[in-house]
Amino acid sequence: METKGDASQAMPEQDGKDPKEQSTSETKKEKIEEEGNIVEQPSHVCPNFVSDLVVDHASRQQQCNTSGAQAAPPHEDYGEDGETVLHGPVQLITHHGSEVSQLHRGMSRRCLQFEEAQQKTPMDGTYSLDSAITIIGSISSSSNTELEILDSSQVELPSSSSKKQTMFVSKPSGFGLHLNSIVNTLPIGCSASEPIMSHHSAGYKISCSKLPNLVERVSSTAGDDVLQTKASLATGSAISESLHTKETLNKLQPPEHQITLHNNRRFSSEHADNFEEFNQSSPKKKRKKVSSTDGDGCKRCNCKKTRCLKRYCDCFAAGIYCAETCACQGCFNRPEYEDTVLEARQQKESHNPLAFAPKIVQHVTEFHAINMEDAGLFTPSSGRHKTGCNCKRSMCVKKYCECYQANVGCSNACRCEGCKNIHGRKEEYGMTGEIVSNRANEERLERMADNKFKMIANNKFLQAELYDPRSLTPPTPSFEYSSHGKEAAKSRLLPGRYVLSSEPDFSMLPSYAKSTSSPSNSHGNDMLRKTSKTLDVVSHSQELDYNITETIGQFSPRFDELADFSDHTPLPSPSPIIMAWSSSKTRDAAIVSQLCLYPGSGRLSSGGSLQWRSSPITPMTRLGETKTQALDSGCGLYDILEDDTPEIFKESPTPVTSVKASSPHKKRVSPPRGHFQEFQSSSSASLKSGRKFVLKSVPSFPPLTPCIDPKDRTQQKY
DNA sequence: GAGTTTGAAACT
DNA sequence: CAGTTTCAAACTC
Repeated sequence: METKGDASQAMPEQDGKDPKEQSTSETKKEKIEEEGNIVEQPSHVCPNFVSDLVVDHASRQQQCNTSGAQAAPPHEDYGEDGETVLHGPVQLITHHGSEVSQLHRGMSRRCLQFEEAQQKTPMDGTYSLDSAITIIGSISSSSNTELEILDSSQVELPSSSSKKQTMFVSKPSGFGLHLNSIVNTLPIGCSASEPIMSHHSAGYKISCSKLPNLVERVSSTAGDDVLQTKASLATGSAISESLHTKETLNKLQPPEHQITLHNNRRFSSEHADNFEEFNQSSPKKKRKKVSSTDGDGCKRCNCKKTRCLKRYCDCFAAGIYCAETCACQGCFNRPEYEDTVLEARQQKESHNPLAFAPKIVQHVTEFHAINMEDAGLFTPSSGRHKTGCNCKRSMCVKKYCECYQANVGCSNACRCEGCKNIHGRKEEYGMTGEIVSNRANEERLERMADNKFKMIANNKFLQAELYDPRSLTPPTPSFEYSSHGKEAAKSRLLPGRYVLSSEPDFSMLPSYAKSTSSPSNSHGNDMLRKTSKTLDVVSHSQELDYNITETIGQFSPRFDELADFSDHTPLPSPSPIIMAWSSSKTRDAAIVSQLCLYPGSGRLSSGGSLQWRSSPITPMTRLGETKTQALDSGCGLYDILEDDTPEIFKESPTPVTSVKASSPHKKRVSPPRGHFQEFQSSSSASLKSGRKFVLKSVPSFPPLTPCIDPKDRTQQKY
């Protein structure tokens, strides 16, 4: 309480301070008043506060070790039920092991719970992701990749945990990153081998988070946040789906996507922070270190006037609670003031639904990026700042620039002047966009895709798989696809892999096969294993996703559809689909087993965390399995697809164009949407397929990707 | 460590 | 929606 005392003191001050933030201040007051009540539960937090801080750090560290995302679950528990909290940890333990409980503590404290988001998320497996959709929509605008990310994240979540995790995962996966998260991400102990954002994300995920997805890497930080939030439920779910979850997942997802992403980022950052905190006692020191060592990813705020209840505060913006390391004054961004924080957050969101949405989104362009990178043309980061920067004097070469800070290039969304962003100049970005803009090509691609889809559609197994929760393959695709968000990361990581495209699928399969353990997959698994061995863990996972997407695109339109959901729609449809799918997966013991069984792949680097992550990954594996199955069963299809793809390439514009299609511009471009609304997904699938092809290096569908259609998908409601 | 610069966030 | 102010991080000395 004493610590609270500080907070409480701060609160009154805050109230006085922020007449502007009356609402927030009011909320704070309420919180304060409530604190008595709240304190009781959270009180454990408060008491812990001092001690907890240490604990948190430790927990965080542990989390980091295990996985950033994992940490989130505890929050969930924390948010809703004390019991749940316990459960979350327990489950976590089951997966990861001992440290979970500790993590929970830390998580709970730091992580903000985003009740709204969670609540919003519909329980239904159906995916009433309205909120999520909205979020996605916004995100989608930024890039399909986000969708993918979301999907992937969802997938992951389901596997590992139920509800919220999906959300978290999504964020992580999502390239949409909050700058804060980005900054924070690296550090954590996760070892973010890859310091950088989305690109690194993959690596990061591997080490820290389950998903190899690039997004995760970033998200990992976000995941942390998520964990904290009530959504923590989700997080908890993520950890242990078994708990409540499906329902919670649904609820959480929509809002969570946004939140989770941020949270994830934060989470990672938090971990980093925790480390720093441990290392550094004084906030300033920490802060300096943080600032100096962004790599740590542990940023800490130094807010003087905002009480850390405005987005000026990096912590708040990231959706995480301020830590001891913070040098903030009158901070209300603490677990004790959870309500206040939530209110403030809600206010911000009510004003700007995307206020906490990841600022950085990876774009399909990443594929591009991959190809481009191979060619040495593409900018390092496929990710782009959603709203762009507005730099006037920094030339986008200093951290003043959010794009630069996020290690992403500037885009058309930027209003910067004299852009010299080393990650990609605004001008450059525009060029790619133009290419993408070529709708005619897109239409062609779509047609081709449609034809392919039809052919594929003939193969019902895919559909059945898709809708059969148990059938790992069908759902997986979506997951994979979602994981694609990671693609960006993949792309970054995988140029070479990318080359592998034709076989890489198998590489993907291994993990997948492993997870599924389906006999059919067995040989595929072998191949996969072989390939996987060669691949880095992170990259491996990414590759899988990547490959999967490709395969899916080629194989079945349905997969594409799924992918489309994730990709296109920024949100809703994909996530919902993913959710349902994921949930089913998660439910499946197989998933767990997979996790347990296959943690080994690079991802698992960090043991327990790996498992946790692995769960999320599992979806991926399934996807791979599906692919493998598809391959096995539908070799013909696969072949056909491959054959087709070449055609597509021929017809399709240059890969670059495809990239463009996927690029953020895509959204704007709004390529021809799926001819079949029914198949919006299909159309999207086409797009996805496009991506997939792109991944393979085939640009064919890129036009489709624009897909955009996320909107349509949203309408579809899955 | 203090002060300045910068651009996002918040406000009007 | 545009302009202004506020804010805290990034940066410089």
